[in-house]
Amino acid sequence: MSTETSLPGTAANRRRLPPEERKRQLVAIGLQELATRPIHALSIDQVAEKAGISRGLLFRYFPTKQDYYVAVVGAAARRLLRAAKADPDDASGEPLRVVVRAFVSFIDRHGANYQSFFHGGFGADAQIHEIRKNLQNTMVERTLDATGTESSPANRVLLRAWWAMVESLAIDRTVDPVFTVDDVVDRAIEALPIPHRR
Amino acid sequence: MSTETSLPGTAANRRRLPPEERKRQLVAIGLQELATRPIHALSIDQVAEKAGISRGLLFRYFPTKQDYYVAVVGAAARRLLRAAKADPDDASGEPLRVVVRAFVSFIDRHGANYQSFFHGGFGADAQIHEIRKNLQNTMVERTLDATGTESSPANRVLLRAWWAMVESLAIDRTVDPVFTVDDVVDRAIEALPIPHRR
DNA sequence: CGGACTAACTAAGCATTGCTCAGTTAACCT
DNA sequence: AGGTTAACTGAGCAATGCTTAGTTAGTCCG
Repeated sequence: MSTETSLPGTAANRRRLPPEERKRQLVAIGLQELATRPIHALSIDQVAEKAGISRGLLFRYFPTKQDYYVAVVGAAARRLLRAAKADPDDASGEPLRVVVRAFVSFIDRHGANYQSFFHGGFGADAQIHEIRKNLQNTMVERTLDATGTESSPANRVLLRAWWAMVESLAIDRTVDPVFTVDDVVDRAIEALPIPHRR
Repeated sequence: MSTETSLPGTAANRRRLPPEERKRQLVAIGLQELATRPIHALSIDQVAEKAGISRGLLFRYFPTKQDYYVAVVGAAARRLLRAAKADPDDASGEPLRVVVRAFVSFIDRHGANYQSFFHGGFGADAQIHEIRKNLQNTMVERTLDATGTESSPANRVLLRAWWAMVESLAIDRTVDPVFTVDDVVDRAIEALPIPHRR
């Protein structure tokens, strides 16, 4: 593990990293730490210590704790979007099912962490809101593509609501799995509120 | 307004309130302030100043900022639950429609504030989570009652998801009203994922 | 090789904020 | 009037977000 706890380099074991790598290291630490606790319970000092650097340096890369948090949540969102997409090599002829299945099973794997990032702290904040909105819109886009539906404002609103439903089903499953993943996928597709081809 | 800004009672204009009244005053201030900004942007000092008391006193009633926040969100939840219920005098024979309509129009009236409280900060926190869970479960309960549906675990999961959908539709409406409130109510009822009597 | 330049990095320190506690004083009871 | 209770203050502590003057690792050029 490259994220062991260590004191800031006391003139001896100091390591100098290229900015991009350091940034990635810090975001990785955030991804790990924020999975199990809200942002207000994670201090800059703790992150710096985990990274083995001083507080000051962290502020060089992320001028504000908020900026750091946004970077971490953004990374989490990118992970989700990378996982929850239709496999381009898939030839099942059911692209919608593939997307939904990928989404539900991502939440299934990442369970509680998912909520930490996307229903966690700083929620009323503009930048975090932006990330969530982008996430929703991308999923709506994919659904429109997968079903060959016209991209009207009404359809988009309906699909955002539908994804909220799918998300709820998936999250509930991680707490008390009354349905299987396949059940959830089936019911979700049945409940699609817009006309779609088979 | 009883919540004007004033200095702590400097031995002269100090007012002594019974605990319940003071608590209510402080929660009322929170309800007002947290409607427009997240919790981390509201300091205890600011609340104390608005109330015209010292910091110390606030901690007498709410031993922790978190406790204060929980009290405020709890009050907001109670408001919502009081508003989003079927009128007992209603004789329309459509109790479900009445509940949904009340819920949607509550969000419509309180727009952005709704999100501040129920998708706002401290989200990963156990106590806040508890409030949200209670809110959801109560709405599910009311739906079961209104539709005369059996209270199975499966039905409860489905209804929680359905409410998430309704919530999404209602919130989207406050941003860009592509549907009318009645549209939302109609579509919501159509999309009910469980068998129900008319 | 070595001197100079860049920028990654540290550490001391400031202001704010959550929280504590010893003491003050308003209000009520007899 | 005196005494008791508890609402209330204010000084102060520790932690935390953030700033900045200065240090040092790494590289480039002669």
